[in-house]
Amino acid sequence: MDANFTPLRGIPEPSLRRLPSYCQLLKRIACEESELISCTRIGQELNLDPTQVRKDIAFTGIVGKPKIGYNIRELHDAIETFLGWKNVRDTFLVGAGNLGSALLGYRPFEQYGVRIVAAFDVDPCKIGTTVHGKEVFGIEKLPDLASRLHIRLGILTTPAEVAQQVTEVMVASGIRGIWNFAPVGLNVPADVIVQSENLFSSLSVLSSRLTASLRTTPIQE
Amino acid sequence: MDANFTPLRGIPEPSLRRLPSYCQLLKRIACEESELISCTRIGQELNLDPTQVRKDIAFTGIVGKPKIGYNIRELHDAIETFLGWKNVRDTFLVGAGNLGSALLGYRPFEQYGVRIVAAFDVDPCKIGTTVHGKEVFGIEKLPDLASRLHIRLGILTTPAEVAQQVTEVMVASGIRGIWNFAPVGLNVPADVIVQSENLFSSLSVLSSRLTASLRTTPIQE
DNA sequence: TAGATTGTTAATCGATTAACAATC
DNA sequence: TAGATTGTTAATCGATTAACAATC
Repeated sequence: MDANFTPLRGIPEPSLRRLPSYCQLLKRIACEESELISCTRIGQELNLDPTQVRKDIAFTGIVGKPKIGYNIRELHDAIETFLGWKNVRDTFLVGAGNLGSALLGYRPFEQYGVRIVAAFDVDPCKIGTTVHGKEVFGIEKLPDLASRLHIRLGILTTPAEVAQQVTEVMVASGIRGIWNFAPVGLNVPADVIVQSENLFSSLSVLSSRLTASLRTTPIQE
Repeated sequence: MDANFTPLRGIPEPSLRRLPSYCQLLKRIACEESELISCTRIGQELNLDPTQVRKDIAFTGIVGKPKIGYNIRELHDAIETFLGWKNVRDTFLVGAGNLGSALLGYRPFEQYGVRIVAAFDVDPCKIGTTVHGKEVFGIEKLPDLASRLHIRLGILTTPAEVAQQVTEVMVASGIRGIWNFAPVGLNVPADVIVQSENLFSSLSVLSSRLTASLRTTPIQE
């Protein structure tokens, strides 16, 4: 152990990405007879190595009891706290098209720490309307509203062509995290976090595997 | 090299997931002066190691010229062919709610090898209507239509509670690949491929990083 | 007690990155 | 020619998996 390096490396991304699925499982089985759960069981349910589950869980700071396991409610609580789902963050959405409208109406977000408080667009037909209870403003209103409401998180659902331009407005308005659904890379300053949702990456994985699978095990009807 | 193992391991998933972004970049710069591009340039644009880009590209089978690079159009073509985007696959979507409707109207899919030909739901208010030009059928029509149209790929956008049940109908109807947008794991036979879109995994990564970033570099307005 | 489970350390595995000869 | 780039082999890095002592 070299004392020069801060051990504050934090949780690895793969572990972070698995945590939400543990929450979903715990919620599903909360009504069962037992109040306890083991990594073995979680691993079986989610098709993961139990040691991996144990390590992931350790990052949340919770400790279990040997031979016993973890208290389901405590574990659920610890993961939610770790993921920051207890504090809801007010969020803007830019681009009230098909996908944007869908996300505006996506209920589960509120349980996962994200409350979309307003939407923005350039289309005069959309400005002034209400989508799933959220008002749509002209994009020129974004800087002022973002600053007054102290918005730090933005969801980007515009077409690819204008994504960079819109990003610059968001960043200039104090937004520090962008959930990007446009299929392009975004250039941002070092202190702005971008998480791009690559629908086509996932689709590529699925298509390739499906093609391979259909080749080895053809149609059986 | 041990001859016992088939070298047909295929492309690693991380490489596969990067390929679509190369296509997007190539499309964007197709209009530029040069007809050539190097891995160095691609790496700069997408913030990737040039060697990594070179290895990814090699999986598509295309070969470049030392000192010259790759022909942009040829490279673009090779990646699209490799990803199977040239052959469009007829696809069913189940769950015509917010998210489902958005995907039904999402134009880019057709360029990426997926054509949604019909939607299914259980809500009598939706059945018989048309969403973005696609007819919505009752779920009970799925088996017969899937078999007649030889559907192999399905998109699942139902609420989590009914996802498993709907999956079983899809699998029984001959569907072999499922793009799952419901926030639950699905149990399927070994010859069925599931690709789950974990919106909340991505959101967790973004939230965590944003929280950390706001802690180190607070508001500067 | 015996067996299952936790927490932790060591071994393995695979992806990323570095090094370098070949080449246009 | 010199320098940039490809293709490939070796080194590094980090995540996953295995091993095992501690414990309820």
